[in-house]
Amino acid sequence: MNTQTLLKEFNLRNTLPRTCILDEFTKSSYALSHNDLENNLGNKFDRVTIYRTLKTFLENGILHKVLDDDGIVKYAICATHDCSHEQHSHSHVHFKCNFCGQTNCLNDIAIPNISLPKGYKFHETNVLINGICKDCNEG
Amino acid sequence: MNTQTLLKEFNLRNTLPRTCILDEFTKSSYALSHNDLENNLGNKFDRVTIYRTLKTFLENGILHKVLDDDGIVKYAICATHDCSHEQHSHSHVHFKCNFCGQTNCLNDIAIPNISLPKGYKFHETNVLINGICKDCNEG
DNA sequence: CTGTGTGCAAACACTTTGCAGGTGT
DNA sequence: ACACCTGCAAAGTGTTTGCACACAG
Repeated sequence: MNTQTLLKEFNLRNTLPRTCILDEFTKSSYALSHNDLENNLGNKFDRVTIYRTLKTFLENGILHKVLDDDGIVKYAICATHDCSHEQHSHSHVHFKCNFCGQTNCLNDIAIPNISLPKGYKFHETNVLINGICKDCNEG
Repeated sequence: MNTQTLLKEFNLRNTLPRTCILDEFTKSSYALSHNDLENNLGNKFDRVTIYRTLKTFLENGILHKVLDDDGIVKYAICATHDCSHEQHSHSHVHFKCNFCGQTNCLNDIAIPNISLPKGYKFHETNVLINGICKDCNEG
């Protein structure tokens, strides 16, 4: 999916910061924080613009937040394309490497069904697995 | 377990802020953020003291961090008592209510085994389930 | 041309650090 | 008595808001 068409699809204006930021996400195999983006993009854009772009993408369901175990908010592209502002569906597994710190989405792995106690209403499940990733393990 | 003895067990001094903060956690059925503590305790203690106390408790394995999907760091008591600085073992399920915002630990629910792709090394799993909790569902 | 997006400045919120004095053991 | 803990001040970091100008459609 082209970034240009993606933006158009969501009725968002095609601007340089937006396409560059989207490109970062499509290029990256792991979830990116605001800080990652700032580093990757040099000083090309204002820090505030990045915040606002992330927010816009979140609201439109282009990105989703990725859980992190030490409070750093990270984002990743919604791979399944049925996300919108109202309805996100990205119940999938995230793996965080304790060595390199990278978090990536293991889209192929299904989340097992967990039965909740009586009275609880299920909406979605997020799983964060910690460990050592493939690259760090081999290296 | 008494808070006094708990502190002694970890070679921590028995001070007012510590006992009060520990009490908050034993009283509460859900995970508490720094902000929650500040509110619950009035202005009894300095904000910095709360930060430092939380840090101390974390390092000693009295508390553990609870994942949250919007970046607010929350803490809960380590129910299983085999946590220490080096080795935490609290792979359990957290449930966050989208209505009241409270997150609690579902200690009874076991985490299903998820098999990782080849090359990945497992350490621990954190599960955060979103939905509507019992109280909000009935209310 | 219109309304949205960007950049800059500043405010705001959250967390950590340094230091002097107080307190538990 | 001593080491540790607390409170205050201040610095550091992360995020949001207001406003004027620029630019996409």
